[in-house]
Amino acid sequence: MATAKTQDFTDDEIFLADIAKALSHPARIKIMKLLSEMNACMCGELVNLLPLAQATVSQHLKELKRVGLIQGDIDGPKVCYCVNVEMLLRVTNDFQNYFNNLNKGEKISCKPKTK
Amino acid sequence: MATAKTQDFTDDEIFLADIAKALSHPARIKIMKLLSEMNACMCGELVNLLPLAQATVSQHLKELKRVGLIQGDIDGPKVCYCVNVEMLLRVTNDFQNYFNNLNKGEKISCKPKTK
DNA sequence: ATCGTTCATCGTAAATATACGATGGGAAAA
DNA sequence: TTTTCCCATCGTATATTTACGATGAACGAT
Repeated sequence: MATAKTQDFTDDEIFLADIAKALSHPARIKIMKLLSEMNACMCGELVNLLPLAQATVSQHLKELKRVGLIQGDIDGPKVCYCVNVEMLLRVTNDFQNYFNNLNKGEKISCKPKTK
Repeated sequence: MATAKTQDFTDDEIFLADIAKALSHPARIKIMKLLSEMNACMCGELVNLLPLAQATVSQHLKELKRVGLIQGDIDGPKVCYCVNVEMLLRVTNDFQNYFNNLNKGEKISCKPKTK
């Protein structure tokens, strides 16, 4: 018995989960959108565009920076944020692959009682 | 002063964040993969394929079920899980749109000091 | 040098998430 | 009916997340 159960998670699974975690809050979903719409960088205007205090926005930015989705650049007294294009492309690609693979099977769904 | 800061998050932002949250753990990333590979349903084999206790796997399944990414179907003593095809297509599409829009701008990145 | 602006960080409180053992219910099998 | 198997849920401990006010560092402007 006890099938060893050694299997750890792959780097890929951990990576996807980590990115998903970084995007798992509406504020961070929106921040990515805003930074991208602003085309280039931005700073504390984010605070005005979000229903959150400055300290909280800063924390969310930190989380996005942690996974590399955005970059911050000190520009005088302000800090200029922008999306990290390379990382964004990688992530876009990885999630597309992930979802596409999920969609591949025949998907003989169980009776949709959903329980 | 105080620009009102009324802006709440849109349903769309909340939806994307909620799905991302459901996928924000390696176990759940993997469970989706496993359920999809098994083509149709599955049950406690998941427990054998994951480095987690049965109660924990059950909790992860519950989270995936919460957002509608999977369905459970009682089949005798077992419970049969499978991905929810419709929801998966919707999510695939929504994330693709989200990422593609993020990728649209010119992305005049800030100096990559990253700070 | 002092002031105002812009942020990051600290400290902290409350809420959520993660993990597991133990318990219990429901259905097939004995 | 009793046992067995499969799974959900409860209870619980620990860790992480979220949010905010307060503080302080960095810089430009005065």
